[in-house]
This record gives sequence, C-alpha cells and structure tokens, in this order.
Amino acid sequence: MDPSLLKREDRCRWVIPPTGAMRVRGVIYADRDLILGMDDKVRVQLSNVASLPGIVGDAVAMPDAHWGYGFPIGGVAAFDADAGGVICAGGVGFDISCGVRLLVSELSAAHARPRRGELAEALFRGVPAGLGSEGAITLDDIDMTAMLNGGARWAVERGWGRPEDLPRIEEGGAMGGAMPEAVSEQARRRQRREMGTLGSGNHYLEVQEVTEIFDEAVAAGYGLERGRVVVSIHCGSRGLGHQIGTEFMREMLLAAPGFGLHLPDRELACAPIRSELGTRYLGAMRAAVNCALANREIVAHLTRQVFARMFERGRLSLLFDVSHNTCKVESHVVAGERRRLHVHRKGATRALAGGHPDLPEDLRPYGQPVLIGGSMAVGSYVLVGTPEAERAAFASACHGAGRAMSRHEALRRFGGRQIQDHLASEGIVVKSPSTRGIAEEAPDAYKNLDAVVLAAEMAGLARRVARLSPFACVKG
DNA sequence: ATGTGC
Repeated sequence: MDPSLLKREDRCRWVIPPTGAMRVRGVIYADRDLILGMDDKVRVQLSNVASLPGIVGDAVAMPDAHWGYGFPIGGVAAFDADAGGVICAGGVGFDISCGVRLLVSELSAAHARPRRGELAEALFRGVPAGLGSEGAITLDDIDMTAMLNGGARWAVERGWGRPEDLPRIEEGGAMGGAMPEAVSEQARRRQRREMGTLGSGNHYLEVQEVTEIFDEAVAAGYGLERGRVVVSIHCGSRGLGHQIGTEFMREMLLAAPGFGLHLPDRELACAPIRSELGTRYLGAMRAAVNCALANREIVAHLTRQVFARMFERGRLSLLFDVSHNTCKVESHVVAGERRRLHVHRKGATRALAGGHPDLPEDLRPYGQPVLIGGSMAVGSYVLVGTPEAERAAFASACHGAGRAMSRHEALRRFGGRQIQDHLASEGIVVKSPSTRGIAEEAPDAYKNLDAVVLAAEMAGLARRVARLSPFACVKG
C-alpha cells in the first residue's frame, strides 16, 4: 500500500479520510513497514466498509490486516441498529467464531520437550484433523439443537469438558440469542460427525513453551512462567459455520435491492439489523458461535486425554478462549455517548482492559488475555487488553501474523516435506494429514509476527505478556 | 475457512 494515500496521525495510526460514499473514516493501525507490505485492497475494502449504513466510529484495520471476502481480515466495524445499522455476513466470515484457546499445564518444557515426537504422534491420533475429518461423536437432531444453544456448556454437560473452563470462555461458554431453527438442514447435516475435529487450513493444535515474559505481574496472574508447557488450539465451527456463511451471503445479496441498499461491493452483502433476515442471520451466526465454542471444548478434552495418558502431572487448565470471527452486541462510548453496537470482528480479537465487568473475577484485575496465533515455526503471543483499545478500536486487537502471500503462491514456492524436515531440525515436530496443507501454511507465507504484535502494542491496542514457542504441532 | 470448484 502506498502510504501517501493515507494521512499519518501517529506512529501507528493511518487514516483514510472520508470521501465519496464513506460515512466514517477508515483507520489502519500499523507501522510504516507493515503499511508498505499491506495489499492496497485493504484500503479499498476498508473504505467500502466505511460506507455501509449505520456504521459508527471508525472502520478499523489491524496491523495483520489482509484482503478478505468483502471485509478485510483484521477488520473491526461497529453498527447502530437504531441508526439503520446493518449486519454483514462477510464481516464475520465463513469460519464463524474461529478462535484460539490456551491451556496451561504444570509441566516444564525440559520434561516434555524430549518426548515431542511421541506427543505429536499421540495428539495426531487423538484429535481428528484435515479437510472433511470426522470425530467419534455423532449428533442426532435433538443433540444438534442442544449443542447450538448450549455451546461449551453443552459439551461440559455431556462430559467432554470441565465446568471450571466456562468462565474462561467468551460468553461464559454459550452465546445467548442463538436460533437453531435458523440453521439449515444442510448446515446441520454437514456438522453431524464433525464435533471435536480440528479442520484444515490455518487451524492447528500446538504444544508450546513459554519462552519470554514481558509483563511479570500479568503473566503471574495468568499462571504463565518461563519454561512452562502450554497448549494452543486454533479451530472454528467447521462445515456448519461455512454453510451458514455461504447461504446467508447469497440470501443477503438477493435481498439487498429490497432493502434499498447500494452495495459498494457485492461481497459486502448485508441486511438491516432490524429486519427479519438480519435477525435470522444473527440467530444462525450465534448458533455457529456455540458450535465453535463446543468444538474447541471437545478438542481440548481430547488433548487432555492424551496429556493424562502421557504425563503423571498432565493436567491442563484453560487460561482463556477467544473468538476471532464474530459479531457481538456490546456497549461502547462513541463521541462521549454510550451506545449499544453490533461490533463485527473479522480476524480480530476482543481485548478488554482490566476492571471490565464482563471479565471473570479472577482475571478482572489484569485484563483479558488476548491470544495471538502465529505460524507453525514462530508460535504465539499472549497479550492483555488496554483502556486505549476501547477508544481506538471498540476494545479490539490483532489476531495473528496475517498472510503475506496467497495459498497459491505459497504452494508454488514451498514444499511441505522440506518445511517439515527443516522444522524437525529446529526441534519442532509437525504432523499433518496434508503435506500440501503444510506448504500452504509455510512460515514464510506469513508476515513477521513480532512486527505485527509490536505495532499493536505501539498503537495501544494491547500489551505483550508472554511469547510461546512450539515444539509439537498438529496441523489441519 | 470449506464435502477447495455456480
């Protein structure tokens, strides 16, 4: 992206002033190098988002932003239903409530790392991964509906999780307002055998070591210390979320003329929040959120079974579970006025500051853990939300490294086997059903995670707490 | 992301 097309307001704040149909500003949080490496489509897509009806505040892009379906991935936009605001299926994305959870063990990496081959093998056998993978659970219609309403709570009730996990999950494990009746037969059918599966693409399960601490007090509050083994799980709502996204994007596109909506891009198909279609999408989307929350709870359960078998002190406690693709009704102050807004986060993480009433009591003094996934070579970060993030981005931060090149380009440039061998020589065992998938997810196909996280910190969106380095990875 | 593809 050409920085001269933007107005630089601060070291990490670049503004697209409103022109043409734009109702609000676009703001990109990034340093100069990230702007230079960012696709110009992010600027165009953010301007399009800024022209949607009822948008409030700024249309925001995160330092890891790249172009996506309609909305940029790494985009945040808030809409006021009372001001004609819309809900946009492309603003949530296909993988509804894709997200990350972090489990903390009592093990030292010195103890577990030498067994990484065995560990990766056991996790690969224990957690189904890959395109079309199926789990051991089959849901009938009644159980499907209970899952779509109950999310991780349902999984816990069925014995595939722990009650103490629930407060550590956004929404307490289950998002209210789900409408299972708004989920099509087709979406249900696709999900019947997919609970407790990782999926493919950038989804993964990683065993990592806490290698760096940036904030001792917050890290201690989170139970993170150097040398400790942790597990990151990144997955979403599988076939069900994808099917819902596909169906509603089409329906919203067909319905747009009837709503009098002039779409800047057909991929931004949307519906007024206060319409039958908008209500139905939100209900189906919330059901898909619950599907993702249940899925991550079950994948964690399968992971716990492996750890319990392999280690005497294999207990895993949930630090937090965040969603990266969602739309939630939240209360935010805009221009001095508190308003209830529908906040779209697509490839972005909620990042609440310390003291926020929505945080569980034991995390409230510190702030929300913001879980940032990277590539299979560099691992992840744990950040904490800040008060500035509320003012800058509706309490949001970045979600990962962000792709630097397309999957197609990555396939052309890298070989999955070579990447696996190289990582093995660096002490990272990667298991995957798809060698091609490993090539598509090549570490060099991603932006520099350190640079992205540093830019987020400089922009005031979140503060670094700890860095996590992988040694065993199951890749979808 | 996805029973990769209307």
